[in-house]
Amino acid sequence: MVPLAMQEPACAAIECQDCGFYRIGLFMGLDSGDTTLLDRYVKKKHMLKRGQVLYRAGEAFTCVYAIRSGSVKTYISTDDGRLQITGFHIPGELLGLNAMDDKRYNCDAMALETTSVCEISLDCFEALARQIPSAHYQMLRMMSKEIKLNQELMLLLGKKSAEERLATYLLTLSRRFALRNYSPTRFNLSMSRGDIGDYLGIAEETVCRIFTRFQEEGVVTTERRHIILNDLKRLSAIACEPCH
Amino acid sequence: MVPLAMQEPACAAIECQDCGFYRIGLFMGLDSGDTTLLDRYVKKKHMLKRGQVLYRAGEAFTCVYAIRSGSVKTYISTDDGRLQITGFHIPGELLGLNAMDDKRYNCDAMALETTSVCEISLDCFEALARQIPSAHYQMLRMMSKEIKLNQELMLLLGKKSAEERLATYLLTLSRRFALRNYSPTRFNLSMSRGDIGDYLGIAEETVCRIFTRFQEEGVVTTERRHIILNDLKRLSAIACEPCH
DNA sequence: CGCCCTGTTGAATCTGGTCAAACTAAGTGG
DNA sequence: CCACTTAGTTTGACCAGATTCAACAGGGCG
Repeated sequence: MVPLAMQEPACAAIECQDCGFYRIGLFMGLDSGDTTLLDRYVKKKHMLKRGQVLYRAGEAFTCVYAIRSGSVKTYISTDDGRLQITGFHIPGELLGLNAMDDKRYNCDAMALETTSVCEISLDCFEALARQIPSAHYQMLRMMSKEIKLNQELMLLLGKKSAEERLATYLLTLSRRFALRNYSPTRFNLSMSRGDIGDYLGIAEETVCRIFTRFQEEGVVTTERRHIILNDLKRLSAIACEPCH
Repeated sequence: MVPLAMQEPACAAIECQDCGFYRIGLFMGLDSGDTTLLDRYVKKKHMLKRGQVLYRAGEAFTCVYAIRSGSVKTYISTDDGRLQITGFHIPGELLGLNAMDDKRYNCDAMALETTSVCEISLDCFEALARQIPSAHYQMLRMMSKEIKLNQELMLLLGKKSAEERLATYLLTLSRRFALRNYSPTRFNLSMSRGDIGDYLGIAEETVCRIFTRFQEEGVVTTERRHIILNDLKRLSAIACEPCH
């Protein structure tokens, strides 16, 4: 078994054509020669159209999904139709892992746009995990990271003004794009204003109003879903981020 | 390595006098004969007074803590002093695990009352985990469970009215007590009104106002921190819980 | 070309926050 | 044991930010 405190494994240059697995932390421990493993274990490939559902809360936990392209939102909802989006997920991310506790998905997952995912059955996933010594440890890290993100979202939902929420959101996106070598200041959103509102805990209309306010102040430029961040410093000042 | 889908291990009747480890899922795979393991690995015992800090966000991840008695709140905060409580933790729970990703605690942990914890150094914890085949898997389950709880809190923070928030909170407490064979309808809170507000994303005053409203309607009876839930059905109707 | 979905803006309303003050319980020290 | 301090709780008055409802604009797609 691998010690818990092991160093971050170097990112082996492995690529599964189907899934972009090479980007997924979990599989970074794999040696290039093991690429065939992926092909052996990754069975199905799915294509989802905008609005199609990958899984629903309460369904039995049978598969893990790796996003290959596109994007997915996960959300939970009340009986009377209110919903809270818990995350937007992009290529390279793994979905479904947090059904591990009670063997049922605890949220819905829906494609935001045309999205391609690899479905990995639980059996295959376990077999794959057994082949990779650090797999469990990597999974722990992934979940630990998700918990950290969730806590920051809780701070946002519990204590921030609408303006701070949107600024925080734009900055988070910016950094996420930067990590993937996309422009941190110019990007297209795959989610609607309504989705942003359902993620930030504010009304769609409020999202719009604050976008226009930011635009009037010159902080951002928006053209429907195309966003340009003109002043990251300013945005960061507005966002009021958690201190560490 | 243990298959991911293994059954919930039977709760072995093991008790570590120091830590109440027998209650912690992680160690339920241990055979009774292995009790000495615990004594070997669990080094320090800490006593905290109300308000004392166990660890702070940003500090290096060196220890995991098992709560033996008392209770602890974890929270993250902004530079300007606003804070969001992310959880209240009670005996048998393990604290610090979600520092696994970046090797730093991502929140503060503070005792709500006189609290006794077992400190387990990371080295010891790893060694202990190596002795227990299902340890990593149990940790995954624990974190998966935490993610699920966090998501429910997000729904509450993002979409619920103050009344729904408090009702949800009281019900959650009630169930938590019931699981431990305490009365689900009569209990004492270890947290202040302010803490409840900082957890539910509402002001202390609002918490008070809604407590009195509930009391006027006969749903609960409160006497400072002593709470009696008179009508769980009603409370549940108010709470508007997530559907599964 | 026209429909529908998304986004935007305005006006009225309201929930919950803020500020201030009174009150209670529990210590604390002389 | 009592005066005094402190922390926690409760209530009231007022206000502001955000929601709701409604109308409308503009793109994209059939």
